Amino acid sequence: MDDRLRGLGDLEHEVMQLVWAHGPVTAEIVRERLSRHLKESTVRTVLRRLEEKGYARHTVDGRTYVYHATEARARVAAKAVQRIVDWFCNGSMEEVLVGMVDTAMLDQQQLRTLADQVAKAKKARGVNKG
Amino acid sequence: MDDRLRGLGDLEHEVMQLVWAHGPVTAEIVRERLSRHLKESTVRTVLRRLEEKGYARHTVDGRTYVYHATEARARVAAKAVQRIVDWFCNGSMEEVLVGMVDTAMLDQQQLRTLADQVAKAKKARGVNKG
DNA sequence: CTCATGTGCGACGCTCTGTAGCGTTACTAG
DNA sequence: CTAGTAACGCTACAGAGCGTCGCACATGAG
Repeated sequence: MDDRLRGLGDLEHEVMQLVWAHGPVTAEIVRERLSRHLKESTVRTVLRRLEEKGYARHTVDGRTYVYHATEARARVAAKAVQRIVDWFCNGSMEEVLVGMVDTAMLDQQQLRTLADQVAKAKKARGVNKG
Repeated sequence: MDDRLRGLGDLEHEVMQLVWAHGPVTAEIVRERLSRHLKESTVRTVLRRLEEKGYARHTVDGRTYVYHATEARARVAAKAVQRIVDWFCNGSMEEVLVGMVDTAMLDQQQLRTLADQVAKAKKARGVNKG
């Protein structure tokens, strides 16, 4: 079992992580921070594709493109999860959760704790949300 | 935004759903139930690839191959979710849940209810589990 | 032996992804 | 206005994955 979640290739994924982590970035910035040493045109191509896919967007600063994430990482992840749930379990989040418990990647207690944390996070967001 | 969870292509996915839904199946059975009309060799190829990927396994009945799912659908889904969590949020399931709440695909109350259902499901499984 | 049925293998085309080269455009220095 | 430099997009090419088959091989029935 070695399937990955595509939709984003490895490189694209790495770049997105940078965008998410370092806020707005330029192709240069991304290039510097990347693990592999790539030509700028390569980085730009990836950034452009990311934009085509809707993961990022760019604004222009002088003659330089600045890329921003379209959606928060957590949101994208959430949507990905939703897609999985739809795909495999006909939308039954419950069934998936059960699967997680069953696979021991989550236990009942944890789930409850999560509920609390989420509640807290939600509250925090509610206070100073944009 | 139109990325899909690959790892399984559309056809492969559809076939797996059949395997999960109708229990052990033969290439013929699958072919009949599929939405598109495909040649048997096509179906067999898919089944074989599914086996290579570890999603299914086969036993022989006479001269016919009978395919079974290797893991329960929920388990596979759970693993897929886990992978997403790792990929996007460095393993923080919490962050993802927050994302779901934030995307309104899940609310706090629901989460709590889920916790209960899971607890119940867990119990039920615990009683007559194999 | 021949027919029908079930199987695996190899193949072709298309799309996606990683990776770049190259031509174009715009701002900067004479 | 001209030359140089720094960004940019476009086009390409190879390798992998997936949908789809055709075809040759094996085996039980008559």
